Order: sequence, then C-alpha cells, then structure tokens
Amino acid sequence: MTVVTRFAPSPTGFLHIGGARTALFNWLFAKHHGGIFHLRIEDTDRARSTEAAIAAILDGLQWLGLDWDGEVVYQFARAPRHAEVVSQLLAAGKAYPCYCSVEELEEMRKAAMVAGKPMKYDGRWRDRDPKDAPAGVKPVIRLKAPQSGETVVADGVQGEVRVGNEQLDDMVLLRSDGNPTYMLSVVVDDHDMGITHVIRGDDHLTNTFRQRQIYDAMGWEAPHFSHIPLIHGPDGAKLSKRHGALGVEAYRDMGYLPEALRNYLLRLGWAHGDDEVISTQQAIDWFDLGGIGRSPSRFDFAKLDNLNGQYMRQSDDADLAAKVAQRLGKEQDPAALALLTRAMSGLKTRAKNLKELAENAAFYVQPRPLALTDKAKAQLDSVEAQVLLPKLVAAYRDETQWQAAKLEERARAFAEAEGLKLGAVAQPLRAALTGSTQSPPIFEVLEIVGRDESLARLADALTPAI
RNA sequence: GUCCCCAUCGUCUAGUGGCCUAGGACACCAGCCUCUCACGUUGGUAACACGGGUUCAAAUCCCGUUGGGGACGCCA
Repeated sequence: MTVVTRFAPSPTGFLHIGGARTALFNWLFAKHHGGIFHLRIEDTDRARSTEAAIAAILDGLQWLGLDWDGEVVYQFARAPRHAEVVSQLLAAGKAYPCYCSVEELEEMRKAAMVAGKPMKYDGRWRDRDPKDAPAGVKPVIRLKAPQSGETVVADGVQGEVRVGNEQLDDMVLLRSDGNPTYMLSVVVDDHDMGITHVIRGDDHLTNTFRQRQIYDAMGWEAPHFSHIPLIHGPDGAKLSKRHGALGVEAYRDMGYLPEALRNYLLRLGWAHGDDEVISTQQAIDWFDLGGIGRSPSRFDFAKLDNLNGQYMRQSDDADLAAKVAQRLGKEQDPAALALLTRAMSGLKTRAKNLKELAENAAFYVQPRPLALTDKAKAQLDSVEAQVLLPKLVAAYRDETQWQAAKLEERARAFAEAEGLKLGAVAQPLRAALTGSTQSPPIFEVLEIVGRDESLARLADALTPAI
C-alpha cells in the first residue's frame, strides 16, 4: 500500500509555525515511506478565504522546501461532489433536513450548559415530518448520527481514544446555502484523494469522532489518524502573534535558514534518541510516528538561534555572502560579493542569523568615512589612540606584504616596543577599521579590506572630528 | 458547564518495569583559549507535579488529586 498524506490548511491567514510543522511531518512521513504528499487548500469558507493567504501558504512551503506531489487541490471546487455525497446519505436515510434557526440553536446550548449537559443540538428535526417545515426557511442537512454506543479512534500518537455517542450531536453536513461544511468536505476529500494517513494538530482530535461517523455512514474505510500536540508560546499559552505565531515569511525575514527552521520544528515534538542536528536525509530515514511526543511544547527562540548558528557555520561562504549581499543591497556588486565571500569565514561564527550577519558584515562594504559606534568613537578620541595610531600607521606604510600574519607581527613588535599589550593597539585599530569595538580578528580584517582602503580608514580616524 | 488529551531540569527532550546515583541539547554560571566579540573546549547549577496502589523492583503499569491544553459553529 502506498502511503498518501496531505497538508490541508485553510487560507484564512499566513502559514504559521504550527502549520509548517504539520506540513513537515506529513512530508517526512510520505518521503520516509516512498509515498505521496498532497496539498489541499480548504477554502470552503468563502467569506474568510483570500488569494493573499493562498499565496503566502504556497510561498512558505516552497521556502521551507516542502514540495507537494501533483496539483494543489482546491476544496471549494469539489463542492458538487460533496453535495452528491450528502444526497446519497439523504437517500439512504442517514441524513435529514433541519429547519432550526440560529436563535433556537443558541437557546439549546445555553439550556444544556445550565443543565450540566453537553452543549449540542437536540435532534428535534431528526424524525420530524418534512411537511412541518416552516415556510420560506432553507434547511441545513444534518447527519443522523448514532445516539448510543461509542465512537472509537485508534490514534497513532494518542493511542485508542473513545467517546460516548451521547456526547456527539447530529452535525451539519450541508449549510442552508447549499455549501458543504468542513466536517463533510475533509472526509469526502480525504477519501477521494486516497489519503492513508492523516497527521494534523491535536485540536482536531475531537473532530475525528464526528468524521469517523461520516466514514461509517458512507461505509468507507477511515484513514489512520495521528494527532500531534500543539505548539505553545514561551508563556505556555496558546501561540499568539506576540510570540511565535508568525508567518514563516517572518522567520525568513528575521534571517533564519529554512533548513535550520526545519530541524528545529522537527525536534519540537519529535525525537530520535539524543540526536539534535539532523540532516534532511536523516530526517527522512528516521521519521516515524513512534517518535512523536504526546505533550504540547513551547516555542523557544534561543534554541532556534543556536541551531541556526550551527547551520550558518556549516554553510558555504559564497552562498552566505550572496545572501548577505542581497540584504545589504550589494547583490549587483561583484567586488563586494568577492570581498564578502573572503570575509565570511570570520563573520559567520559571530552571528546567529542572516540579519545579524549582514549587520556585522556591513562595515566591509560601506563607503568611507565609516560610521562609528559611540564606544568606537570614544576609543579613537582618546589621547592614547591619537598618539599610538600615527606611529603604527607609519610602520604599516612600510609593509610590503599586506597579509594578516605580517601585519600582526608588526603590531606585536610595535606593542612590545611601546611596552603595551597587543590589545591596546588592536582595539584602536579595530575601531578605525570597522567602526566598532567588536569584529572578526582585526589583522584578518586589515588583509581583507586591503592596503589602500585600510590606510584610508586609518587616516580618517586620525583626522580630528569636524 | 460537558467531553477529550497531556504532565521528566527554565525550555526541547531521552527513558517502553531492573542498565537511572535519571542521559543529551538550548539557556544560565565558572574556567580555558584569546587582539574584541564570537566560535571552540572543560566543568557546574538544574527535573521524574502530588497522593494512593500493583510489583521482589516504578520516571516507567493502575486509580485519584492538582495543574495545563483542546473541542463543543450553518469556522477550518
């Protein structure tokens, strides 16, 4: 049997982090089994679905590298098929029209709440003669669900979960405007698409009972379900826009690498022993339902940062330089690109995301005179620096081999002659060359920046501020 | 309110009855490295929610309590 999974987001917003993880798990599970991964856009809510959201979801998945098989399925386009299934259910006496008003429904729920009973529709139209239908009211179609016994779901993560049928009411299959509801559409589409394994958020666990009843009514075999625990914010509460519930494009903008985010998301709720840094191929080889945890997890930027840093350090210098150049608006500048590529090995251990990397790299490609941080300015303005630097510059002017090792040698000899520690010389140098008190090794910077530009920056630093 | 799910360091987790004096990772603290900041490296602080069982033996199984989360729409 070929494994067929799907990711089925509703296009009412961006692709958030929880959805991205659900997509990842489905993708991984399909890949692991040599199966198929489908993408289905659940756009039956015509009022809230938007083109922009669809675009954001597709972009997000592509950025993450989660490619789907075949064409994207748009659920609303299948509405006629959904209605057809409802007709079959109606003809078989397994569904019926209900003429309740929203006000009546609301009253039922309130009454049930105060009576300490489950809030549900009481089934008043279940066996009523359609002749009694109020004039001019378009009915919804409800499933004639079993009223006794229990519905059982064998969940791949949560184990066997069961609920008494008296807890469940006759759910709406078709709205009064003739459009199918989510509950009906998922079942019909999952069945028609041949989905074998449904992996989705825990918030769907209780829906599964209702869906199970539709499968049973149609005489269809239900797929194997796995409900993965939700991701919470750092405070343990439901993920909100304040913390992690950003669209994946926000993570891209913050400078996270897709492979790092994927690795982080994989480890959030899934484990393979003590393994932390897991390549895509290993993830595919190892992914299984048994490794999925049962409790909710919290989103932790600190760990994502660390992982992203590890991935950046492993990244190819030219690739990183290209990404940085783009962020600095220098993607059309071959000289800047070459310089950044050479600088990258010293830069990439000092940033945890591309945004920082670009900020730290900026001094290499910025035109003179360099902007100085307050600390750097204070360092250069000190009497010591103004006395020391000219002497060092004089020594450097004589240096014919503009190489880090040679320049460091000169600086060390100079510091010794002056009775100073190397740091006393290196720091003013750093301030003049980078505009900052923190940077990659300064002699490496000198070499990469080059003789002329280095001496020019030093000259700038020695010119009294205007 | 009714139902469902969950519960190991601050966080992500390993653990599937003896290998647990509870392991790893992130974060944090200290040392080393060092021209700064990082990286790297060495070490440290830190957890089985609570109460009952079952068993020769329980973080692991059962029951209850407490605490978290989710669902209860003509949303998905």
